[in-house]
Amino acid sequence: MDIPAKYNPTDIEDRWYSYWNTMGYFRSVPDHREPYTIVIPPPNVTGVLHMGHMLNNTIQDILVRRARMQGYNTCWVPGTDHASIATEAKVVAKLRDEGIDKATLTREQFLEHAWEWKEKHGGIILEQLKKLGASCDWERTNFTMDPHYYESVLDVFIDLFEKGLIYRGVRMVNWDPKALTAVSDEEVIYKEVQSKLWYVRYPVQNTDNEWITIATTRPETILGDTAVCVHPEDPRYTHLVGKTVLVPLVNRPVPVIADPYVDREFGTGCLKITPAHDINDYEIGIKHHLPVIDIFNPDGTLCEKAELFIGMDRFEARRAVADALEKAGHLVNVEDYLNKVGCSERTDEVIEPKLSMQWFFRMGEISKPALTAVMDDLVQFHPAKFKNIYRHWMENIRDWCISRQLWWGQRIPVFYAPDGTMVAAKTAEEAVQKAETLLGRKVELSELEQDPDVLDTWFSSWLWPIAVFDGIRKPDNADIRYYYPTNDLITAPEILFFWVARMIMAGYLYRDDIPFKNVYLTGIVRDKLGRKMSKQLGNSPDPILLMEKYGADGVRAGMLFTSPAGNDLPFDEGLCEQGRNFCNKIWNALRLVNGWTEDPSLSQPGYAAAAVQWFEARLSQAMASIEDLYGKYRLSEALMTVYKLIWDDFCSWYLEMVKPAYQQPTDSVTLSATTRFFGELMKILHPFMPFISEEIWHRLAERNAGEDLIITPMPEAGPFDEQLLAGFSLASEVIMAIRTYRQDKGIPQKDALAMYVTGELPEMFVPVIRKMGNLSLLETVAQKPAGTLAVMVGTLECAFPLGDGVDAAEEIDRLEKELEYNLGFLKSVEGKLKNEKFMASAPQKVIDTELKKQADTLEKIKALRAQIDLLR
RNA sequence: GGGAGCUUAGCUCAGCUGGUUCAGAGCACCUGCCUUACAAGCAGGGGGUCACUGGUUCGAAUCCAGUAGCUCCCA
Repeated sequence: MDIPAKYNPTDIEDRWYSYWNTMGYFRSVPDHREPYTIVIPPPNVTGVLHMGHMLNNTIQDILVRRARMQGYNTCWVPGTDHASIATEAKVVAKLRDEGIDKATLTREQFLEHAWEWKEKHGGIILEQLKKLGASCDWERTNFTMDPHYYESVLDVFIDLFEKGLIYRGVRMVNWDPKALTAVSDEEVIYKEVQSKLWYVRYPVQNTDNEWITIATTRPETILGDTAVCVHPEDPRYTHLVGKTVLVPLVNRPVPVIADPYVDREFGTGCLKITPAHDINDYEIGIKHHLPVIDIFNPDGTLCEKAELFIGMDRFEARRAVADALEKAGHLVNVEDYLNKVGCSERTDEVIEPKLSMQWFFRMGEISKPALTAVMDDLVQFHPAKFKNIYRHWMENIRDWCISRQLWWGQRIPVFYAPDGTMVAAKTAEEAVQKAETLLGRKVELSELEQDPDVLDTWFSSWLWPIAVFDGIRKPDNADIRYYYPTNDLITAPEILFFWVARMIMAGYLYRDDIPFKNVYLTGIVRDKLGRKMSKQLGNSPDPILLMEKYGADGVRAGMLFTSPAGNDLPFDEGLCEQGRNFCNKIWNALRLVNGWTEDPSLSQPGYAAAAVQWFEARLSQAMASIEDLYGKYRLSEALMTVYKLIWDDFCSWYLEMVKPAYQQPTDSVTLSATTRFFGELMKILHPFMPFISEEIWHRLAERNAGEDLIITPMPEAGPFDEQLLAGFSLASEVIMAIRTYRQDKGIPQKDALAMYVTGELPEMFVPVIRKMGNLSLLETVAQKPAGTLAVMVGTLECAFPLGDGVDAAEEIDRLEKELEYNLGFLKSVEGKLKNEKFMASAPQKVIDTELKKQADTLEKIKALRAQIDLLR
């Protein structure tokens, strides 16, 4: 045989991918057909493929390939985002390695380095996606810093600014002292840290040695205290409210105030208030008109406002302050305490709540249609459980901090005049014009100063479904009108809010329409210990190596085998192995079928005719179920259905049924039916395992140019004969009973058996039973003949002549156990039938099935008793 | 502290608006097979008081209440 016994995906996969690409099958341009569109969730431009991408993009490719075969004009838009913090951090680190300090560079020089880095390392991930088989329209690749995209983001900013939806304000932000930028709430990861709770006493002014004791996890912020707060209904402290206490070390007099925010159970029930360094303290500060003392520099060292330990890092200062407090007799107690500390997702630095001037995007009104769209299922979430979570977030939405203190990204297009007047404009020249109109005087270019900050990356990617079609700059262009709204978005629940929700908002703002109809939320890929896969832990396999080992098809199947929508995926390499084994199974089925020789003079045997009719029906039945599962986005189950259809129904049953005797030829009807079935199966399989299915497709028959599986119409479910399927089901049970009997009695398959059956077998499958069971005789009889041993298949008795070595006592024992079970079962059925309430209230359908159970069981009991009697 | 969800076989999960001989699938496991498509395989088999406790009902894995444990989100 010229085909190797083991499937080798390596060269096959690369060959087909470049062929499809060359043939332009991934390319989409608007035409008369209905579009099917997916925009990729853009990965970081400098990122590399990880298991999360593998899962996510496999799912997208499955949906796209299926839609393509269904005749839609499919467009999968790939691309990357600029990931401002992550990329800038990498560039800064690289420069540092080269001995260059970012502070010595101008903005322009730095950006040159950044672009250089992007050109060198950017887009690796897109190349890796090709290995996976991703059928993206590469000519449409977008990058959030592309000129057209950059301009779109500025257009949107300027528009929102002029509508008054963007404002500048002092807010408590999550400050990353390492990256020297604010980060959004979503970019903060809370980690449990074993720390301490310090109990510190403050002297009450004008009293005789009276003290008030607070508990804090951050003693260094005492230097910025501007009040001490107690609960208004706390009897321990009511007498102190309104008095003044002295902040230790700096001896600053601050008031004792009362606010119900205080948790009386926590610590001493007294809270020190540092409005500059804690979000809750900040809010209490506003409520009670407290002064704000910011004691930190941007890099997390103490500034002169702290009065003490100036220039010291915040964590060193914590120890220093604690020591000083102890020496001064203010430290009452120290306890161990487990608390949650916010860390920057990008740099892992402990986040410092910090007051700073930032740009905000007002969320209030514009979030409303985005909430309604999801609640009314205009945008459907899969699984739907995320609707609740979404609603909760949207109803409590807060303004979005969109500025970042970085250089890599879209620079905020706001220009300040010397008097503080602000204009938003795409260019300095435009800004001059706008400023002149606003100020009513001549303005020189040199008078204006542009805001140094850039926009949050999400402020560019929230426009993704529109901007990739250039729909912001050119709202009427052919692409956006054709492809928007897109069909499905596949993404992780983690970014439901800061990406998905905001894209819906952008959709309503700039297209007056939803951006996508369905959102499929994948799970998180975890390791066997349930930990999220991450670079830090090093617990993620390299997807490229995995594909080299198991083939892209094998890994795709492996990813999908256990990933129902929204459920986490405990990844196991064994799943990829299962995928690879599946490829091998298909490969060997091809070897079998291709090895058959055709003899046109042969007429079709009965067993083959029955098998062909059965598989025809089975295929339609499975197709209906697969369509249903796709409709519900239950892709994992759809794959399992295909898997069982191919492995069990086609290979284990159908091929075994029609298989000619060794080295015998096959009739033409059976051979052509088999080839056709195999082809149909490859079509159904193609979205899941594109490479092997295309390969087999071309090996099954001579194909004309362009007759490629990737663009072949997907079969549709048709009607099928249920009775025929039921008949086969009974026949297969009989065959399995024969196999079990052989195994029990040690009769090899090659020794023919005689079998007598009481009752009717489905006529058309009798030749199949004869062949598969290797029966020398198959006779229908009214009564089990003497000298035979029977096994029951439903109400049928399948009887075999008694051979040597049959132990009568053992048989009686087995039969009696079966009898006992059936008697018990009969009792429970009859219990129901004797129950008047059951008979009165159960639907007729249910009563009928109970009656049938009763009749069948009675018949079985009778047969079993007869068999026992005969053996005695 | 507020909210959402989960608990079914060793593992990962199906089981829709209670009713088929309903307790299921895949993997893993056990037994027997190198039967010329495939040992990356074939055939057969074992395995679960559906978290716990009550309730509703003729009937509960499914509906209700409580308990325990776990997860996630928000603060």
